[in-house]
Amino acid sequence: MSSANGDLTARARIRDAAIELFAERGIAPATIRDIAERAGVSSGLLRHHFGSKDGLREACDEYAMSKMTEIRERMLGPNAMADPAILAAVHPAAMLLQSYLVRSMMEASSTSLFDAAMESGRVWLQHADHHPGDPDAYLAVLIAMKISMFLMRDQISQVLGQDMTTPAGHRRMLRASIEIFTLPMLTTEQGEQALKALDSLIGSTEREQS
Amino acid sequence: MSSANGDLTARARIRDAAIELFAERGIAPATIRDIAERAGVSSGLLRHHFGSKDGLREACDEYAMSKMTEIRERMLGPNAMADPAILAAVHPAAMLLQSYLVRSMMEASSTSLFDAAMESGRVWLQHADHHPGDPDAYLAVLIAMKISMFLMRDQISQVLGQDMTTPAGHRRMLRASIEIFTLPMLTTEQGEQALKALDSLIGSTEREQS
DNA sequence: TTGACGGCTACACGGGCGTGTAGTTCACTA
DNA sequence: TAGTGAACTACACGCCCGTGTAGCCGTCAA
Repeated sequence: MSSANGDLTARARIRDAAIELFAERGIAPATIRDIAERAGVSSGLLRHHFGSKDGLREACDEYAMSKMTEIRERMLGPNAMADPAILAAVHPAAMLLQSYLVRSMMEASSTSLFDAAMESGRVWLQHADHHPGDPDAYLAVLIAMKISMFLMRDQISQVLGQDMTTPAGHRRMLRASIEIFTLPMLTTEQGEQALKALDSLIGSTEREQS
Repeated sequence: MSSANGDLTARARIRDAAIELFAERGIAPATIRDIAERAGVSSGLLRHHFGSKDGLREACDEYAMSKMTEIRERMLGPNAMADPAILAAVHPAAMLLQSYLVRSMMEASSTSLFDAAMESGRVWLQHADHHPGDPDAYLAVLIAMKISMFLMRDQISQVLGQDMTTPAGHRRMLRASIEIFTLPMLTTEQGEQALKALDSLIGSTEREQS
């Protein structure tokens, strides 16, 4: 995956450089000229191979997803249901790929990536001893929360003074998230209390409505 | 806050329009021409009042934060420590302001907004009966998770078929998040197991390292 | 040897962006 | 009443973006 690898075909180098830059800056801010430069080719060749910037993005989507499942199957065997965050904490390439996929998910017009995450969440819910009152909302928020760790890695890195892109940094983040998901932040009473406070606030707002 | 309000000064209308558009599209994709158009003024006037796009953003930051504390104090009294998400679920203006602040936090070069959230998180931790092993990482991830609900509202809205911008939609999301933070997703054993799996995977990766 | 074709480059085009500048209107004041 | 400055507009500049086009160079089959 390193862009310094000159053995790869130009097409592969472009694709790898694109995934790197898309992951670093986001889709829109990453320009095809910068991608071409990092790949060591002209920007025209990028067009020649992928047609357009969006075509390149689709190729990256496809490649990143297939590569992620390949890594998962190689590390955990087929049929394994593993959190992408765990792989990313362990495997450097998975980290990059997952960062890219999250960026793509954020800026894409379609929600196909999010839909896929929802679907695999539903089968997970079936095997779990959870029965949330609003399963879809529960899953959607949960997915958003997991994604957020990748989305805000720059801010988190700066605040914690450690690069969350590195396996070590990401592992630190992952440990914290496991802690969050293990020790409940609110007791059941506090949860009900929060919901009641919410409902009572609604009434007061409807009365004033600045 | 409505941009249809012609009673406000042009400066206020520009600022409100900017917050709306910044919140809708993000800072970079929102152009000063579109902001000026929504405010019903020329783009030059925007420059006249705020100097530059970045100056406008800073003015919006300042305004949004002061307005948020004003709303919080009006609804809950001073010295109240409330989750912004709760206010957003109840108060339409707070929803917009919080959406803007999250966008700004994501795209800003400085982490001052994130730092502020960390600081208020630390005082919360002191009064809580939590003692996470890595408090800073715990808080950073927690803040990222809360923010994610605003960050991914477009995707969540599309997946759930309901606009999360509306108080009703956001309330649905908030209920789900309360559920997540109340019922632990992992038992303590599962948590330890996950950490052990993590550590064992590290060894296997260091051995192969593709 | 020739011709065709894919890989590849150089460069120009059109558009949208933030920014800069000159000028107009208008309320207030000395 | 003349002057002064703030509010506001119109318009042009320069930059960078994705895209389009023309052409070069090597390989390989006929």
